[in-house]
Amino acid sequence: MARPSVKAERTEEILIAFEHCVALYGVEGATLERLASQSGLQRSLVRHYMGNRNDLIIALVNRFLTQSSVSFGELFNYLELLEDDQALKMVEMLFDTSYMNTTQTAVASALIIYSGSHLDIANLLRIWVQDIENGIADVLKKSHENEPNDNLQDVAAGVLGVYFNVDSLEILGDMKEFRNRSKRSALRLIKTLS
Amino acid sequence: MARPSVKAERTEEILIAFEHCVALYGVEGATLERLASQSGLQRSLVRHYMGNRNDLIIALVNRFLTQSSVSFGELFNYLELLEDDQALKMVEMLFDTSYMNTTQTAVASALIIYSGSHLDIANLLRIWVQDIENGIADVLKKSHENEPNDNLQDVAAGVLGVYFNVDSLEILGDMKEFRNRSKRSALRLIKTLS
DNA sequence: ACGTTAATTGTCATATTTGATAATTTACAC
DNA sequence: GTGTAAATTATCAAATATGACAATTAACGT
Repeated sequence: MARPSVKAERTEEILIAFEHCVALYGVEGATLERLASQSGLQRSLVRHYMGNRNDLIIALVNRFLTQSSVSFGELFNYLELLEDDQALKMVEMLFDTSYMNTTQTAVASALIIYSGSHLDIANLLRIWVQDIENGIADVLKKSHENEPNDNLQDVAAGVLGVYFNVDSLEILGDMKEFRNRSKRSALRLIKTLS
Repeated sequence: MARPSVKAERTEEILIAFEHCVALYGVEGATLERLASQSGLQRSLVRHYMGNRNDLIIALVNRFLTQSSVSFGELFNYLELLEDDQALKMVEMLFDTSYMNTTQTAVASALIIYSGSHLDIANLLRIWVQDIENGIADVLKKSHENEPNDNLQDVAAGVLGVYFNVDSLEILGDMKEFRNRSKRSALRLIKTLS
């Protein structure tokens, strides 16, 4: 018939490059020019595949949410298989530098800022946070069955906070020590559960 | 002599307006046009007082750092005066919504993103985090004198993390519940100290 | 009212960013 | 090699952002 379509690959390439730009310059600083140079494609080509700037941002948000959902889903599924110490293993993985994706976490921070002027995205991210908090609470429940749900939820919020914070500060660089302290704090917090 | 100078007031006005822009659109999204409309001044006037865009950003960073230093200094000084329960009172104040300044915290997040492409600012912010962490650890030490310093520092990192995180997520709106959970988590964490 | 100094406004050129679309080239099936 | 559909390139106009500086106006002391 005709020339084979590379739309899928290009779309992927472009979104990855856009993630890098957003991580580095924020949403408003991620210009199409920067995206073009980052991806090695022409701006017209970016437009051809992804539409205008707003379409790109929407695609980025969707990609971010699904990727986050997938990776947390994998984490929780993996923990399910463990006999015991699920909570401790969870902290182990969350705070492991090799598990963390600096680009993803920077994108998250950038999107949160962007939410300040885009309430629709703010709503999506609020649900996103909720889901992760609930996921953590579920894991905690398995190791601490007879603890009241409110306490589990409180600790889940705390672990999430310490974790989110250390990841977002990772942008500043040189955070190994702080990361370790944060991790020990998260463990401390979980140990307060009966 | 001559017409009286309003440089001090204008400078203040402009920086406040710039804070709002940065909080809402991020550093790269805080254009001089937006700043002009936000401050009600003409762009030429902004330039007259503050210089070019880069000068503005530098001024913003300095203002942010000194303001943060001042308000944390006030907090720590106030806590000094208390007989006991300094740590608990600190959490009380940090997580109180009336104490929080949404613009300031959004500016902090925006500057962190900006640090990704400006290492000089990253260095300043790393020290900024360190100082706050140390301040919290000092407060904790007064209520828990016989606790090893490493534990105090760990918990300080945890409290800071939960606090920073809830403030940065405040941008998403509707975070009252999450804020309360975070606060209770911070208290839990402190109670792990002997 | 006058000189002085600063505030304020006005204007221009330039660079960057974006949106849109036409023109061309490429790879495949037949 | 020819048709076909997609990739790729090439341009254009419009909007936005920035820097620089001239021109004007306003408030004060004398």
